[in-house]
Amino acid sequence: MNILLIEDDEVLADGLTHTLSNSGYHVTGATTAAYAEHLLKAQGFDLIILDLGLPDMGGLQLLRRLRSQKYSLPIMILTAHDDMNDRIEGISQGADDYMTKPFELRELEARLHALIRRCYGGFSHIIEIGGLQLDTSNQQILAKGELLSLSAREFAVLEILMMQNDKVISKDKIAKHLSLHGDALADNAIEVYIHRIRKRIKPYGVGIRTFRGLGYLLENKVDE
Amino acid sequence: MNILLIEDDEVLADGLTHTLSNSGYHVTGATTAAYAEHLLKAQGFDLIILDLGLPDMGGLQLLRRLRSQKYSLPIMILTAHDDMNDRIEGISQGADDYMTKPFELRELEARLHALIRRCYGGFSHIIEIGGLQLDTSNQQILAKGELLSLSAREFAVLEILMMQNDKVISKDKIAKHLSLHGDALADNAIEVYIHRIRKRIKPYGVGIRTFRGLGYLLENKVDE
DNA sequence: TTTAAGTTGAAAGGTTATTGAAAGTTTTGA
DNA sequence: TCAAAACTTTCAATAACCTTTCAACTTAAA
Repeated sequence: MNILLIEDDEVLADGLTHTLSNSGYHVTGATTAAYAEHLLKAQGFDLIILDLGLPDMGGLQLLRRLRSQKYSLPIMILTAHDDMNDRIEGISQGADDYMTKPFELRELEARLHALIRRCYGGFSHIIEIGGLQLDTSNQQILAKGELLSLSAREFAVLEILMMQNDKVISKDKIAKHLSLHGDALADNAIEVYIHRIRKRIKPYGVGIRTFRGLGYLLENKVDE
Repeated sequence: MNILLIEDDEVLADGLTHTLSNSGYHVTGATTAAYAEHLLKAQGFDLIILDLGLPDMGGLQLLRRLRSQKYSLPIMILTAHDDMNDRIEGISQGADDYMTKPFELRELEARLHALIRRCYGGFSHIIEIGGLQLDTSNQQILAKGELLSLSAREFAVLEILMMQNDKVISKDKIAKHLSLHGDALADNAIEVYIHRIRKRIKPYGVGIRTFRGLGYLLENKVDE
């Protein structure tokens, strides 16, 4: 799970990054709206935490732009208490949530989990396909109850396939989800990971179907 | 879904292209009216986004020419706020829609979806014929709930037949829909694809009817 | 610090599905 | 009945994908 944290307060950013990393999320920080936008184009994120009180006031503009460019990923907004009044009403709609500063990290994390659940997992924080379970709050994949030990990259690939359930995921999307510095990954590398994951998940009745020229789809191979 | 974007502002064009590509559309850009017209002759588009404020003021002329010729495809018009007054009234009729700059991409996209729906589909983003469902937002075709695995070309042919529902589609149109670089495709190749698709969709109670000398029509074969 | 073990992705070769031309057959309508 | 149009099958070239191997790199252990 890749989180983009757009926050100029270094202390707060550090704390958040530390906390969320501990929960297994991968956090990328941006201190300005401009840089955040740059990152968004280059990489694949699953969630954004956006502080509206950026120095250049680009926060709100960025938010509007994000909303408009059907980046359909969930956005958690942070805002100072006295700025909040009329803004929030218009802002907090759809899948988003917001918190007013100061807040407790604990609560933020709980709300983040809820947000992720709503957007990706339906009811629960566990996304289940066949014998596999993606635990979105602990960032683990369980196979029949046992923890599946995957490398970081393998995990990331399987994760995006599980999160975007029932959708064909292109190699391009996978590459963006993996590459954390915009340096594209050759198609072949993706194929290698698909191959490795296939070997790993085969025993659990889950398979990856190829859509030639389009991408890959995770599917349950045993009838329920 | 092929969209022709006629826009000279590079930044705006980039943003639009990026957004729409993410939604699964295929966007081709043109910065002048003349080039746009050239593209229109060579390729098959399903929708045009036209900025009237082109530098040479060819936008309006192009629009008139499109109207007078029987390009019946929907046109989304972009116009600067102060240019809009008396012009738009005469312009926005039929299947078209327009937006005044500045606008939010999000709203534009929503309107685009609405336009596409109005012109090609019913209410939802799923166009349904017999047992087949074209999911325009995920670019997938479902047959009785199952994802139909078609090759890229087969998908494109079936897509245009489903989108132009209840209309006879000529081979020429299909060829243009496929070839995104003007290199024509022999009639026979189309026939081959029609043949392949017929075999694929037969089990789902959907057929392709031939109109000799005119083209093909997708139809539901089971009475409802 | 050194060693060991695991991870990563480029390279290369093998495999399979897709594509569209070719050519023969069938259908259609004048 | 005849020619044009459409249907169908076959097939070689190609593009996409799979698989294995290996060297560089990272991380963990000794």
